[in-house]
Amino acid sequence: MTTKRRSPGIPAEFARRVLTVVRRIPRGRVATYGDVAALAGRPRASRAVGNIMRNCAAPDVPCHRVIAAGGRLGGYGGQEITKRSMLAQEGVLFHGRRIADFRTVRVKVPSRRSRS
DNA sequence: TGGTTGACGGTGG
DNA sequence: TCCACCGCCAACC
Repeated sequence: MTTKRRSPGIPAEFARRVLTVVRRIPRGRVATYGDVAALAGRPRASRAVGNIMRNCAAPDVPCHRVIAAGGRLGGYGGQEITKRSMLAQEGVLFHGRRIADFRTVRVKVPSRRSRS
């Protein structure tokens, strides 16, 4: 099992939240590590999200829908071309190494500044 | 217990 | 537009 958490009962739950958030990303959409982190409750834990994604041992988690900021592919298990292809199959258009309509396919994240 | 790593984010040059 | 530096957070050794 990949359940080798060092801190039982602590932020280990954060990892679970991250996986849940990623799992909620609809097909044809993408989210940045920062977005996932924010949705998980830690808008500054983008790096931690990357580490969790690295573990990404759950087939239910479309880790390929998680990209870096600016619409860049970011990293992946090996070739970014793979990640790009998977997204392309979902309808995500690319413009070179970046997503063409990044702002369109990006999941909506409630900004704490956007308060009526 | 403490330090290093890493699929990042943002700013500056 | 691209590269480099610094900052933040969780997991691993």
